[in-house]
Order: sequence, then structure tokens, then C-alpha cells
Amino acid sequence: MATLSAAQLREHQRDEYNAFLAQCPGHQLLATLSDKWVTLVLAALADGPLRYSDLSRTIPGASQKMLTQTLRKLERDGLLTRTVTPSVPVRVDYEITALGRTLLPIQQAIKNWAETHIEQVHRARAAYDRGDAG
Amino acid sequence: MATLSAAQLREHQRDEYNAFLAQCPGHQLLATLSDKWVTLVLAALADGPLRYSDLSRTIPGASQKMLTQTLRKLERDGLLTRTVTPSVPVRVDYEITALGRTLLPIQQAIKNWAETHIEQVHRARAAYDRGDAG
DNA sequence: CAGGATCCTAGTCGATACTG
DNA sequence: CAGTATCGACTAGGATCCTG
Repeated sequence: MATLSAAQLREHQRDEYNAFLAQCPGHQLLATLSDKWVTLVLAALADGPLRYSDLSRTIPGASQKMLTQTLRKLERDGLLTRTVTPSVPVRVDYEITALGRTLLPIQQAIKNWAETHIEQVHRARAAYDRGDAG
Repeated sequence: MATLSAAQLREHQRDEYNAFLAQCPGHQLLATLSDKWVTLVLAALADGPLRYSDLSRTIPGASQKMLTQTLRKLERDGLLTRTVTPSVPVRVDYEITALGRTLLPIQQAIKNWAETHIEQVHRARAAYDRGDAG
């Protein structure tokens, strides 16, 4: 017990590194951005506020659970606001915040890169899959 | 069998939508970029080629499996090259490609946003968790 | 040194049913 | 209408052992 085994040591380093990564702002943002539904919700709200059911119709791929979960996360991060109108039935509007809007150019940049270079990537994949070494 | 149940219909729409998303270049790129290790590998190679063991030391958080898997994926996408030198023992160098380099500005943009706005996000989270409605 | 193959766990996602 | 709660399927990721 004087020293740690090599495996334990590596595990320790890994944990430390991962803890460090978890704190890295870049990766926090990436974790948010990489969420499939986040981008779609943000994009959907770019044109103006929407109600829950509108969002659910705009993004048919998302289950109720995922949609709600995504909305909560974004609200928590201050990227959108949730406004409840206590009528009968209830009405809830979601609106993107100024902070959320600053994210849109980044999404756009990603989209642009993708549209510009996706062909190259696809060709590279095809070559790789063909077993093309030279 | 004349009509589909509501559940089946929704499921169908979901599938279609997800198939559409899978084809969307932006989401393909996002799927790549969002991979924790991809960013790190790309960043590590930005300064010059590295060997497998170098990478593994630079990124202690990645397991062998994840590292290899990530490298293969990036090679397949044409974002880096893998060069084997058949000496004893074998030597393998990984180098970022021109295409891969075009991705770096985007990573940088993300990093910049994160560093600029992460504070706001953290404050928003704290307020949310405090149950701060107004 | 660089990785392939295998097993296994933990978290994610979706379907379903119920509530104010 | 706008959710919440729960359960099961799936799979990404990590540990481990083994090879050229």
C-alpha cells in the first residue's frame, strides 16, 4: 500500500484530466452545442417566440421528454426564457435571450463549414472504405 | 391495417425526421466535433505530427480504445493522416491535414465564445438553481 | 510500440401512462 | 395544453487481455 499500482496511477491521472476537462469552458459549451436538439430548438426560436406545442411540431424528431429536457437545460443556462400564462388551458412561451442569440453565429459558422467541406469528407470516407492507401 | 395508429404515425414521422437529420451536413459535423476526444486530438496535432504514444500522453484522459477509435474516425474523414514506419518496433505518426486545419478556427471560435460567455451561463445557472424567478 | 478483440457497466434516449 | 414520472432498450465508453 506504499505505492499505487500502475493501473491505479493511470486511473488517477485519467480522473484528474477528466475533472479538468469538465471545467474547461470550451468543453462545457461543446457539450451543450453537440446536443442534437439544442441546435434545433435554438434555430427554431431564432425567428421569434414559440409555444411548447409549436416547438414540438417544428421538431417532430424530439420526444416530449427530450424536448422538455432540452428546454429546461437551455432555460437554466440563460439561453432562453420560459413564460407561463396562467390561462385555461395554460400557455407557455419560449423565447431566445440575447445570450442565446450570440450562439447563432457559431451555429452558422458550423453549418457553413459543413456545407463547404462535407463533400471532401465524404470523398475521404469513400476512399478510406475502398481501402485506398495511395 | 387500413390506417396507422396515432402512435405509429408519430413514430414514422420521427424516423423520417431523424433520417433527415442524419443527412444534414451540419449535424454530421456536430457529431464529429462534439466528440470529446476529437477536439483534443485535433488541438494536439495543431503544433505538428505526433506518435501514438505521444498522443496518449498528451491526452491522458483517453483510453487506448477511445484514442484509436478517434484517430481512425478522423483518418477516415480525411482530417488527419496516419503514417506507419515499418521499423522495429513499429512507429506510427499522425499528422493533421489541410482539411483538418480548416476546422481549427471553428474550434477557436467555440473556445472564444465559451471563455467570453461562460460566466453569464454560470450566473444564469446559479440563479435558476436558487429558484430565482424574477 | 501500436493496436485488435472482448466483456461489462453506466448513462442516454424513447415509449408509455398519468397530472394540473 | 404542457408537462412529470417511470421503465426498458440501446450503446457509447472504459477496463482488461492479447498480438505483430
